[in-house]
Amino acid sequence: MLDLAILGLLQEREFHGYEIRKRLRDDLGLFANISFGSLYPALARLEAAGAVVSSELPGPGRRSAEPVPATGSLGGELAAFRSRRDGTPRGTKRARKVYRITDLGRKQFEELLASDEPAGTDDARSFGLRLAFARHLAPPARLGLLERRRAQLAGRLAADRARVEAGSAFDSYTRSLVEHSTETTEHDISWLDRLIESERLEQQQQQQTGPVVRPDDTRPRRRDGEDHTVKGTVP
Amino acid sequence: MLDLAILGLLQEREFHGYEIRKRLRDDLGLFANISFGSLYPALARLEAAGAVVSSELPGPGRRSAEPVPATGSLGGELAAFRSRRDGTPRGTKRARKVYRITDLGRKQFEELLASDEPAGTDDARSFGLRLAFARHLAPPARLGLLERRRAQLAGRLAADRARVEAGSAFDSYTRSLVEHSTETTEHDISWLDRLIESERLEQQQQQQTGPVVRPDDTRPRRRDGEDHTVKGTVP
DNA sequence: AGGATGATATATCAACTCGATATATCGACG
DNA sequence: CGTCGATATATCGAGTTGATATATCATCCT
Repeated sequence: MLDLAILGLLQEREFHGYEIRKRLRDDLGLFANISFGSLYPALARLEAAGAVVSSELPGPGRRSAEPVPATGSLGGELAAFRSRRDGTPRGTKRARKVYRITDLGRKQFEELLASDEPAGTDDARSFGLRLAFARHLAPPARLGLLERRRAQLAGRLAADRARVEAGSAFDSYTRSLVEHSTETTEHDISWLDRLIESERLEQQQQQQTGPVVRPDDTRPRRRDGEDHTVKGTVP
Repeated sequence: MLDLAILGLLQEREFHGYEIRKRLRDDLGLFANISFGSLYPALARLEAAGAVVSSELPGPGRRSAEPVPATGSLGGELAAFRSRRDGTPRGTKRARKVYRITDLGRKQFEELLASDEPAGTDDARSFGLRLAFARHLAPPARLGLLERRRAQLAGRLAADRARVEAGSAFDSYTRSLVEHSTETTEHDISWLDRLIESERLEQQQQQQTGPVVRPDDTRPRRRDGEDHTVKGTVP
């Protein structure tokens, strides 16, 4: 799961670990707080598998000028020694390891994105993650993703409603919880329906006006000018 | 987290492992699918800690003469043994281990329920679980639970909105995802507000009409006839 | 009758995630 | 001038997950 997120981010450009965490937390909101205890092992994993390569950056700060801060003698002897050795203008922070995706990594990303990895699981995060990277999917696979999720939610809604029906055994708190869950699922489904509809529309137009898209073409396509909008809050 | 769920269920009556899983999956819907790899270790943990005790039942199914005397005590065991002796066709399943909560377990349950265990985490499940057991909380603690959750969600909403604002860098899929997340958070907050309001109202009435409730009284109270309703969908 | 499937029931394992903690550097604030 | 908070990497224990193994019984299919 994390692998997919990391590879997806690295698709865009190079990142170092701390940055990846920030992006996942601040931009997407999924993975509210990824722990470093997951992130760094995941990066090591991916590097061992040849999906990414890392390179050490000693510390290229924004401040290009080097005021040569006289070696803070009290600090760690080892660190002082190392920084003196490599002669870099240690202007900034600590040394970072930046990770870059490889061709193999790109291939693995496509596979992860297409399959429903945490199989069968009704996991909102795994869907959200895939949707955030949906631009890297071929249009048919995109529709498939949306429809699989819709089916999942439909199943959940059925279960929710069954609970509401048989809910006479619940106290008012539990009842309210179950009812709220039902409403949320309904809201999710109507959102998905809008997504699916606009996706269908766009794909039809694409077929009529644009060139024919090979059904097995999974390479990312950049159509930056366009905007197959989905917005529009429910009235 | 699981410990709380298990102890809460066992509050009601005895259960065996498989049954606990079913209840958590079917009734509440939280913990969509608890794995046995979590459940059985958790039960072993709780038993080692003295929070529960287990007893082996060779296998009294529903098809036995006496439909499981819900005495919750040794009576069930004995009856099962007798029914096997007197030629009943051993009608039942595999031997089960039923778990019963102890006084110590009840104490641990109160503590777990009151504290916000997975501390600081914006975890919907841990809140849902506590709400499902809210009847075991003293009224002030109940309000505290709701208000802590409200504060969490308010923070989340702020983050969501910040993402929507700065969202020009997103493609339409990600944008739609973030917008939907915002709407969901808003919905959650308005639900919580209704819960809080009705809880406040009820507690005021309780103070005026009913007997004085000792603030440290955390024992479960059963007021089965009443209904401090929260229902009422948003117009 | 027999055979496959699926529900009931307990248990274990590798892989993964999380929260806490340790280490180190740097800017800012009082 | 020391402490706080942000940047940055790394590791550890504990807990969760999904898969798998074992076993018994019921039910459906042939």
